[in-house]
Amino acid sequence: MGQVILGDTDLALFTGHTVNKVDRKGRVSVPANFRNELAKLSFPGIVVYPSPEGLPALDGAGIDWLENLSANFGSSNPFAPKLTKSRMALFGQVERLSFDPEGRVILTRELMDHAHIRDSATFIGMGATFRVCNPETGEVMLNDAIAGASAEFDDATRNRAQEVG
Amino acid sequence: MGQVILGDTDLALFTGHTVNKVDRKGRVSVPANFRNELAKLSFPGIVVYPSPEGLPALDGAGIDWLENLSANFGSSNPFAPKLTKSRMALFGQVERLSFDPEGRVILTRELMDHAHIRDSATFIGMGATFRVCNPETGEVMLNDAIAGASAEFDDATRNRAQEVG
DNA sequence: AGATTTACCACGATATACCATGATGTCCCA
DNA sequence: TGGGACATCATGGTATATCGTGGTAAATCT
Repeated sequence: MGQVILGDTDLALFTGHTVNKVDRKGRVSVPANFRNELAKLSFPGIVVYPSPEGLPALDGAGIDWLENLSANFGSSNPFAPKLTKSRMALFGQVERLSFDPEGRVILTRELMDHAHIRDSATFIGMGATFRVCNPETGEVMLNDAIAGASAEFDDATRNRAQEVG
Repeated sequence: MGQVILGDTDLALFTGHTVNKVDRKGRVSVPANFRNELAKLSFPGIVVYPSPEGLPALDGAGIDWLENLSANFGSSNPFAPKLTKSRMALFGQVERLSFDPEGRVILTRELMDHAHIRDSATFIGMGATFRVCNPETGEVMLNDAIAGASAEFDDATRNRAQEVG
C-alpha cells in the first residue's frame, strides 16, 4: 500500500488553478489542460463527488481513477458483502459528467449546492485528482494549503517512519 | 498489487443516486445512466433480490453479475452438491426484470413490500451493483454510509494487515 | 371470457447537440 | 522582432433528442 508506481505515463496529472463561469444550466468549461489529461481515457468526461471531511467542495478525476478504485473493491460475495458503506458512500455520491462538444460538463443541482457554487467555479489541480469549489472557498483553501503543506508533509513522513521502523 | 488493469471498460459501474416514481402498476424507470451501463449485456433488464442483512432494500445488478456469480459456484458433483443453501437463497430470491420499451421495469409486489416501496424509489449506485429502496430509507442509508465509510475502510485495511502480517 | 401483462402513444421537463462570438494564445514569416 | 493569420478557449443562445411519466390499446394466459 502507498506504493507509488512511477513511469506510468498514462496517469493524469492535474496542475494549476482556474476559475470558470457557470451558466444558468450549470454548464462549466473544464480547463483545457485538464481536458488534455483526460483525452486518452475511455470515458470522455470527469467523475465528481463531494469532498470528504465535510468540505464545501467537490473532488474530481478521470474515469480511470474510479475504475481502479472499483477494481480494488473487488467483487464481493452477496451473502457476506464487504465494505458496503464505503462502496455506497463512494459510488452513491459519484456523478459521471460527460463533456459536451465544447468541453463543458453540467454540474447537478446537488453538487452545486454542496460546494456553494453559483455563477463561477474554481478548478484546482491536485495531481491525480482535482478540486472544484466556489472561487472564494478556492482561494482560502489554496492559501491555507500553502501555509499548512509543509507541516502536513513533515507529519506524514514522521508517521510513516514510525510505521516502517 | 498496485497493478493497473486498463481497458476494463466492460464492467458495469453504477454511480450516483436518483429517485424515480413508481406508478400504480409497479413500473419504475431505471435511471438512464444505469441503463447505459446495462446496454451492452445480453439480457435487456436488471436482476434484483432482497438485500442481505435484513435491510428493507433491494440489491440489483446486470445479468452479467449473476452469470459471473453462477460461474463462481462452480460445477459441483451432482451427488454431493455444494453450497446448496447459498445457491437456493440467491437464485431463489433473484428476480429478472426486463425493460419495457421506455426503459422501465415492473417491481413485483413482494419486492416492493420488502423494501417498503410505495410510490417512489431511490436507486443508489454501488459500483458493480446498486441498491433500490424507498427514498427515506435511501437518504438514511446513504448518510449512514458517508458517516461510517472511513471507519469501515480503516477496519478492513487493519484486519487485512493483520491477516497478512 | 376475464384478468394480467406487454406494447404503444403522448407529453412536459430537461439534457444534449449545434451554432455563433469574443477573447486569448500560438505560430510563422517577413 | 514585430505583426498578422490562424487556432483554441471560454461562453452564450437555440433547436433537437432523450428521459421520466402517465394513460390506453393490444396481446397473452389461464
